[in-house]
Amino acid sequence: MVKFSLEERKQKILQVVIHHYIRTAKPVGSQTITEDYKFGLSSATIRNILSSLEKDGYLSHPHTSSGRVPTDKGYRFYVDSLRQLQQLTHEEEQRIDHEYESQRLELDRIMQETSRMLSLLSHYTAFVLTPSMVNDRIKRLELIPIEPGKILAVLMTEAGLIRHRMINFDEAVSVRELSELNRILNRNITGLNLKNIGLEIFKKLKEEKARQQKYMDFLDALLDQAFNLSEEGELYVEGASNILQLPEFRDYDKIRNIFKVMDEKKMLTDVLEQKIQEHGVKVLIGEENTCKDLQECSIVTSTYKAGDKTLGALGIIGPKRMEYYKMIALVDYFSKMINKTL
Amino acid sequence: MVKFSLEERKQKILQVVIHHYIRTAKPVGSQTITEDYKFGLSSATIRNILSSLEKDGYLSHPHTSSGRVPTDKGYRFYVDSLRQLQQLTHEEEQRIDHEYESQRLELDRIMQETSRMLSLLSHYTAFVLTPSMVNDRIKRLELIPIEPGKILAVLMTEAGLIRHRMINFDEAVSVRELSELNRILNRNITGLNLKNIGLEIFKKLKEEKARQQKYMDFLDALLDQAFNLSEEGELYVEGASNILQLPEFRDYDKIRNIFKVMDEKKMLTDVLEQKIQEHGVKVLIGEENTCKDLQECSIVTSTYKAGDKTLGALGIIGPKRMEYYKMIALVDYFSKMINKTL
DNA sequence: TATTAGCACTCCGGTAAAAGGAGTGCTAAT
DNA sequence: ATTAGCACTCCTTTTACCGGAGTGCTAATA
Repeated sequence: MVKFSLEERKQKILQVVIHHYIRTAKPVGSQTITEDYKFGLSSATIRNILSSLEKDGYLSHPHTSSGRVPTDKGYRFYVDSLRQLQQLTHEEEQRIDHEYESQRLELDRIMQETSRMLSLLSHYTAFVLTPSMVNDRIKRLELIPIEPGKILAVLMTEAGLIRHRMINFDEAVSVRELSELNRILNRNITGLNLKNIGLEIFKKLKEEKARQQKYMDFLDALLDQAFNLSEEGELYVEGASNILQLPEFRDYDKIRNIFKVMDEKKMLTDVLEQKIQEHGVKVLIGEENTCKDLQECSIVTSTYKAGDKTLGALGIIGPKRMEYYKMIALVDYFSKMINKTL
Repeated sequence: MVKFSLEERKQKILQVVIHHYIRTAKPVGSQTITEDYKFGLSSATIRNILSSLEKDGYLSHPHTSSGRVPTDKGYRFYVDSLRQLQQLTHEEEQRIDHEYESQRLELDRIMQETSRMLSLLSHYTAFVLTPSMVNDRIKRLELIPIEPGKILAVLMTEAGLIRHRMINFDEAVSVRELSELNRILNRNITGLNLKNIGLEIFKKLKEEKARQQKYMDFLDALLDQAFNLSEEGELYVEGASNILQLPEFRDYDKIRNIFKVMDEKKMLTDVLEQKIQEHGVKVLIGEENTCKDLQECSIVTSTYKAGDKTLGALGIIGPKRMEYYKMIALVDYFSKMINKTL
């Protein structure tokens, strides 16, 4: 019993230390705690507790005579203990709602807009990973004649992604022929998965009457030029410069590596795709993420889905001492908004 | 005659100083020049010349006892005198050529790809400003029924820009009606400027028979939802982190401002749009550009056009001590490639 | 037994002084 | 016109020193 209440006090103090550090970015000493927070304990007692917390791995020392700094484990405890009290201000929610209302539902633009808003409200770096077409199904394909030999193919997936590609096809195809082919195609390929679209199309068309050579040639061109999308989903990054303002990133070398990652979106995409199955907001603190260059940072991320299928991810990257409760709420709200719009 | 040959020597030395500074990023002293370059002059003589060049405003002194650093005026001289000897290596040209060959002509993607390549080859920050639709003309509009109440509008301009928007329209419109409307529209609006498209459409349709109320309502929705593009042309920025590597940007405060500009693309767009009329490669050194935060940098930029109309701009941002001759060649080559593809 | 006061000790950060060095500008000689 | 020589400047680096914040330990206290 006695032991337990001690433990509770220890936790309280740990929270206070981290809370303070998050605000000030300066190591927290025992005196600060006795002065700023009313524990009714002397600084000596606090010191004992701090040193005990350090032994347990929640805090650390930059050097012998400086205050305490949270470790990743410390942050982890902090985040887990604060999971419940998430909330945005009404004002913030309204601002987000309004932004989404004024949008037409066109996926790419929504993604872009989301990353912008997220960075604006978080004051950190925001990212949105768009769905990859490869795992999506065709909803509709439209072939639009532009001029002789040039046809615009517009493809829409069930998730709402839209892509267009220009196709060069030297043989003359009349408008009439094209629209017939268009009809035949849509009758057959709607609902097909985009992954092995090539094989599927030809299999389907076997039964169709329209296996004329010309059509087949055109189909070849179409597949070759329009459907060879190796797209793994694009990554929008916004507000990279935000983290430049933070005192912990005054260090040149840290910054350099972080910005490199932001630039080469590949790495970031990888980190996110690892977490894409899990749903709900996920917090990655320091070394919990696999990208070396981002281990000075924390990532708050969530996914969005249409129906039951996860489509993509979004979130923010900030310092380890971020206002987790707020960021979690923010990311959560955005992910829900996207879900609703889809 | 004597005076003239003196001048020439002075110029040679100025070039050498700048050349050296560009490579090393360190102030250049008189001794360095006598050692590294064979002028057959003593360091004292060089000193006299340097001090004269300083009086003329081409060089400056960070402090009394340090070597010389080029001023903006110095760079300007350097750039102007090197205008002629621009060339890329054959290998580089091939690399670019190959990249463009493998592209289908779809404008947005070309732009994105261009900025990526440009940053890769320059090792600086690259940007591409896409054409603004507002000054473009309609080539074709296609209305694609997706599901009841939802229609996808695909718009292509004469320059080759393609945009799509989803339109919500509650009243039922049959596929047949839609395709008729589509035909009527294309007959009337092809070639219209996108600026005042609203007025134009209604003027044109006065003469058409199809002024049924339903069509007019739909047109309203179309104009409201699809054509209210305030787009000023998008800006792709790539390789912002490249300039982090450079020694002159080790300074925290400089970096911060520069990255802010890269993030808020608005400012950058403004700088570019000022120069968009002029054609050919343009070099902006230091304070020659109007954006305060970029006055530690130089910008090499060019435009691209289809036919006789300038569509957009592209270029790179780097340190003032950049390898101008190479960058000019690079930007020039890319701009020509885009011109060719359009 | 838990808490606290007291004190020695550590180490950072800032400031000052000193040493070293690169480069200039001037003068006088060639 | 060019150059050798030299004094001078000012940056940069190193070293030394001091004050302060904070710890950890010990002994006293409730």
